Amino acid sequence: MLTERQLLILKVIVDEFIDSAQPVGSRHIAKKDFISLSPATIRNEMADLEDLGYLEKTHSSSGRVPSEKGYRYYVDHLMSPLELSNDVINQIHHVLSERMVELEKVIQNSALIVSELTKYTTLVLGPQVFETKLRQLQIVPLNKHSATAILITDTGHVEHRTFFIPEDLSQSDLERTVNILNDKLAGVPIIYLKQMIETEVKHLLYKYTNNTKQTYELIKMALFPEQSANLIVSGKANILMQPEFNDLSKARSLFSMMENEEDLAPLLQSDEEGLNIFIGQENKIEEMNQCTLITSTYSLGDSQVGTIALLGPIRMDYSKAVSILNLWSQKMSHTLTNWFED
Amino acid sequence: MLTERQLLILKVIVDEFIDSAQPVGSRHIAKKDFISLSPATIRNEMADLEDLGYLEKTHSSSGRVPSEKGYRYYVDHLMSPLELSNDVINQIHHVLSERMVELEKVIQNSALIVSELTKYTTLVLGPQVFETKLRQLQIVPLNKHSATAILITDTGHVEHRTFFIPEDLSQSDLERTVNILNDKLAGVPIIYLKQMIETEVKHLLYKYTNNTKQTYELIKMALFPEQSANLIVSGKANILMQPEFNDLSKARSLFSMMENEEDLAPLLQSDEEGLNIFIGQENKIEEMNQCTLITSTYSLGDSQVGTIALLGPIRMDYSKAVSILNLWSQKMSHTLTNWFED
DNA sequence: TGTTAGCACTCTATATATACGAGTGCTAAT
DNA sequence: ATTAGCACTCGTATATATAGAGTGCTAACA
Repeated sequence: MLTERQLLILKVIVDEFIDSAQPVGSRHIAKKDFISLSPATIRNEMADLEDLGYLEKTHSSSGRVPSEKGYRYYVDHLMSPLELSNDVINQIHHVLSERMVELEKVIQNSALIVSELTKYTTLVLGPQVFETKLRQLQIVPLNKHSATAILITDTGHVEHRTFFIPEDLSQSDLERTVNILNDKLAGVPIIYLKQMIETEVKHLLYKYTNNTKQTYELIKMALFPEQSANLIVSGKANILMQPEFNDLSKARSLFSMMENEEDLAPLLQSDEEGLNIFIGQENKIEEMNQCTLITSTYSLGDSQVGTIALLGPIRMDYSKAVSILNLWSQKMSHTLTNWFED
Repeated sequence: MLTERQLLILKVIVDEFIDSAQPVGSRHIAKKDFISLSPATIRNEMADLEDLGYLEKTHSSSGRVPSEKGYRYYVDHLMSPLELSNDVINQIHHVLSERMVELEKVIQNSALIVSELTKYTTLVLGPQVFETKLRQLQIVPLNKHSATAILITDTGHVEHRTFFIPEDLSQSDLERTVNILNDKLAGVPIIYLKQMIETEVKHLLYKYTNNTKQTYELIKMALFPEQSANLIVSGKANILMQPEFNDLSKARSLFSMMENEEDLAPLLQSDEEGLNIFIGQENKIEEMNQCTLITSTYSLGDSQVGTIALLGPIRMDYSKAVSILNLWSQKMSHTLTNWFED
């Protein structure tokens, strides 16, 4: 168990290193006016903290640097919450309270603002509102061979997909099918669609259309496109500003990874509610072992509908990052509630 | 005027430098077996080429490097077209001939393939098919205050936009308006929509609806969203692989620039038909003065509908880049023609 | 007259030695 | 338990020597 004094020293070292990116020496700590210890004493404590695995040296006679274990302890127990400036609060408030018609825009603007405020890369996933209901389904024929299926939800979200019309599916069958679907499915929450089709629609199709099997397959394809996870990424270039990526090879592998946004989405899809911090090796993806990822969920009512995340160096300004994410998530949840209550 | 021998030497130097990224020395050139000159002679010629502005030295006793003027001359007169390997040809052919339903996917896959083949950043704009016709217009009410307008073209392209319903616009007026619009505008090429509304629709609105002015404004807003220029970018990380961007500050400014894709689109929207090369300072944007941009237009029938471009270092493999862009543009134009002829 | 061998010169890159300073660990004194 | 003192380590910066790649110029050559 760590003594009070060790905790204090650990905290100071992590704070200092986050700020300066330079190994922290005993003298430097001793100079702080809230520290009344000699450098020698501090050195002894630092040696102990190193033995315990919380600190590391870059070389045998260098100052100390937090280890990943040190950061972990810091974020779990030591970190002091940052009082956000009014300016920051206002900016976040503003981007979320703007009366915008489209939710997507709000998300996009949010990602932009948060990445500018933090100087880290911002990722926002969602919102996937499970209460969302199907408003209307349309199938618009384009020519003999193809048609576009359009699915509109009551949140104004539109998904569309073009498909080939099977040779032997008649125009009238198609129309009848759309009618049946709209009749039975309008107002049904998106998540129940699949189920409803099975219980309510299937037998009607059998009754009123030919080629039922084909039609049925078609519906499934048109209504359930591989959910392109709705991910927005902003501020990728910020990563290049961090001194830890002066080593180009690290930057390269990170950037290559970030090119496939599909690979990024799963990282934010953890079921964990609230705020989560993944430090260095705690990240599952190898290319991210030099980074910290902080995720924070936001919700509508009781159900979590999306995630915002920051990707930065392990030497991240945790206080600031956490405060900003918390604030945004909270306000965003609030905004969503307003949005959907009328 | 340059002599044959000078042209040969210039070409060799550019070719070599593109390949090795190292200043080219006279001895190196003399070793080529199709060169039967002594290093001394070559040195004399190189001195002349330098005086004429085609070559540069990195320091007083270094080998030669092409100047931007040298590259310009090279691409205009010297560059030998590259015979593409069957593998490359097949890959491009494949991505364009895959029977895909959605054009957007074709573009996306193309950008990916081209960036992998060239190792440069690929940008694709379009296609903006002016022949595209309005297929159907939908307005789906979401709740009391808002509705989503959906515009479907005969190419399966879908645009949608959510808007607030003015307080005093009645449900029935809205429906009537949509009916009028569909009646008069279905099948009309997108570019004539505005005009048609003025000549054919406006008077009908006055006749059959109240609040005509409001409705009219609404239509304009819903039907003519600020065309988000349809730009796909792929392979940004490739830029980091180029040795010229080992200097991080250059990479940073370039990446910052590329974050705003809106700023990038205008670069590809030149009216110039065919292939265009912008070397270093020839680029209007300052952050791109260390780069070369090659653009190539593609078309449907006689009208140019989009552009593909490569962004790489000035020391770009011009032969390869040009060959690949030409091939893609040509095949893409062909694909589009097939696409739209039925 | 065009070409080339030869040579002095320039500049870079690399290795080596040296000094400096920041920081540590240990010991002994407080 | 704390701290002053000191020897030691290591990284950084500076100066210096050396090798090598390449040039420009001059004089000789075909």
